[in-house]
Amino acid sequence: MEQEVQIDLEGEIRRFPRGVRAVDLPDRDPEAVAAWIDGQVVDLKRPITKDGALQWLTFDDSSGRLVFRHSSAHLLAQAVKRLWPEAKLGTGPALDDGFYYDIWLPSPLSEADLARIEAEMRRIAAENLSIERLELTREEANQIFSERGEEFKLQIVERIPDGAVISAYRQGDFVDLCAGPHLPATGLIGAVKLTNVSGAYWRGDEKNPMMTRIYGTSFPTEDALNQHLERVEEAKQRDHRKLGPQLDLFSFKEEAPGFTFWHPKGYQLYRTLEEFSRRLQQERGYQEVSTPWIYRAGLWQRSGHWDHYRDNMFLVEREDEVLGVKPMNCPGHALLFKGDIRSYRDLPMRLAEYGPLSRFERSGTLHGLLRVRGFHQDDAHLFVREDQINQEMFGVLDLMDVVYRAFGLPYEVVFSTRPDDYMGDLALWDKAEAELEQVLRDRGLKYQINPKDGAFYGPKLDIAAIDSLGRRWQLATIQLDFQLPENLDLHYVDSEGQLRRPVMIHRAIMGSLERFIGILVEHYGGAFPLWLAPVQARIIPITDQQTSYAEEIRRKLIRHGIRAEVDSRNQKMGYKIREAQLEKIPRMLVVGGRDQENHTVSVRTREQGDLGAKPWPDYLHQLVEEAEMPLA
RNA sequence: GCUGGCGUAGCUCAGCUGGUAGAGCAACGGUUUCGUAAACCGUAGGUCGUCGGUUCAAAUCCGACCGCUAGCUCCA
Repeated sequence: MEQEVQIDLEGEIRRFPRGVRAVDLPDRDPEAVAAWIDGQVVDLKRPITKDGALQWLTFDDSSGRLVFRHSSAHLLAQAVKRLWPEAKLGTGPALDDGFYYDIWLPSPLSEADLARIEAEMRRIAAENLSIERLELTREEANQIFSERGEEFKLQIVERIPDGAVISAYRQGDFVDLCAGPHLPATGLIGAVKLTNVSGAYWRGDEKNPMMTRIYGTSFPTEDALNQHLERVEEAKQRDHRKLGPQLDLFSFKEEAPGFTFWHPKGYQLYRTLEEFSRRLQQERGYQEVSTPWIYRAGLWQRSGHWDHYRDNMFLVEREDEVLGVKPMNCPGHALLFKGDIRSYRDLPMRLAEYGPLSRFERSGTLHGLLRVRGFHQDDAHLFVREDQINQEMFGVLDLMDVVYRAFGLPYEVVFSTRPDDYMGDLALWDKAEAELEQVLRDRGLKYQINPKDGAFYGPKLDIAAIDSLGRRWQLATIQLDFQLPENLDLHYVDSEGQLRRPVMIHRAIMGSLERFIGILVEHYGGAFPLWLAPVQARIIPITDQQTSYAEEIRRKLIRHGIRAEVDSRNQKMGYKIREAQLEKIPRMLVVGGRDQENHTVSVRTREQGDLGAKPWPDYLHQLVEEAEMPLA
């Protein structure tokens, strides 16, 4: 057996004694936190026994960062164990921008405790304890963790299959069961911050004990940590729950948890979106309807909602009868479809509705506009012949593309296929799935497949949009449904005079308008593009000599469909500009004596500032053009 | 729903270990009539989330409830 290994270090092949550790190699990157050796992230202290290429991983590599954060989680656990020896450790993984550890504690933690733990973590980091990997037999592992009273760790050991390596990492007197890899020593963790505490069930199961989950983040230096904290603060400023009330768009009141109060400006925004959707859909042959929002339980029983969705419905009881408030429009649209004899020539029939929907969401899950109990969708149901599925799906995907491009939202498609508990005819499923894939290919869309994640009534496409902060939001959903037409006995007459079953396509593009607005507020940071802005132009007279001229301009703008208002308050121009800017109004039209005389407006835009005086009627027409909806 | 945290004027927040509330901004009134991000003076505004308890005395301590929030769970 050879006594040496060949290691490819940045293209240079060098020989070292077998079992050499990366940490001992010459020219080691001083910032390295781990190494990448032949496709595997390993500890710097792991003996190298095979030839291969080695790359240093630092905090700037995502896999290096995960190692760093994972070791930070151990640091947290060690600190907690020092302060509360009776604490029992659960699991503590690294996250994208930090880490957490689930720990069972005898009593709840307070904010002050977090500071204490943080201080202890800094102390341990300063001690610069060496982190060592141990490989254990099952017996050794059981012994170590039962001695320490780590019952949760014992449960994890139990689940490790025979033959797998059981490893643990030791730093000082602290040992944690862990696959690794880890930093070579605690001293590399230069800055830590514990951010919040919450509860989490052991293994995520409500029946298991509740652990305390402590979240934190860590960086090599204080500077990097501070930068990160600033970014978090910025994201917080963009939070729709903060911006919404600040921009006077909407509010929530404790008298109606989960339902939105739309203020005038927010409702304007809402109506603009609805109108945008309406116009796009009208062009594409959709017909808008309005259907009842409360139905007798019998309908929900026939539609299948009673069995599958009742817990999420608001139910009312009157005259010894139970009625359900609709959580979705499909049964209503199906009833409307069924109300007449339909010919194959009537199909596809595309019914759209923006009416109110309500779903009972558990109190703990409500979250601003993103998770509400009362909402409205840009909803539609297409009743189609089997031979029209392809063409209609194509049309829906086309519409979706127009909508998302209008908001500058790139998107990803996930195709969910037949689940195990599917209903209906297997051959029809196969055919539908094949057609959906064909449509995706026809449109040249890249997509991921989520096997067995479809609805029980049909396969579906879920579309996730990526916002300006890089976050993914599941928005549109397009679902084929073979089941509801069956359950509600829908049919049409084909060219031979035979009764046939239509297929239903459920689809929403923006999804819930409430949720979509919440996302848009954060996507734009409240600075909506001109066509969406609730107030598009604010007219700012410099002195009260110009109020009538300002008023005349406002009337013209309004007549041309521009949402404009005059700030006639007794304040200096600079003050009014500042307020308009803070309210993120896209255009400010300053009118002073000179403007009145020359028949101009002095234009200031939210982004570019002062553009100087523009001849008046000309600017009106320019603005009208700039404010057009992006319909194509 | 479960576990933690939070709840003081419209908003942002102060109010130490109990002695019945304070600032800035906003609002309102007046003065000022002003050219691209905050003029000046004044006034008013709160049963401290709700209910109950401890206490001579509760924004402050305790309990329950409501709401929000971080998560967990759920999600046709």
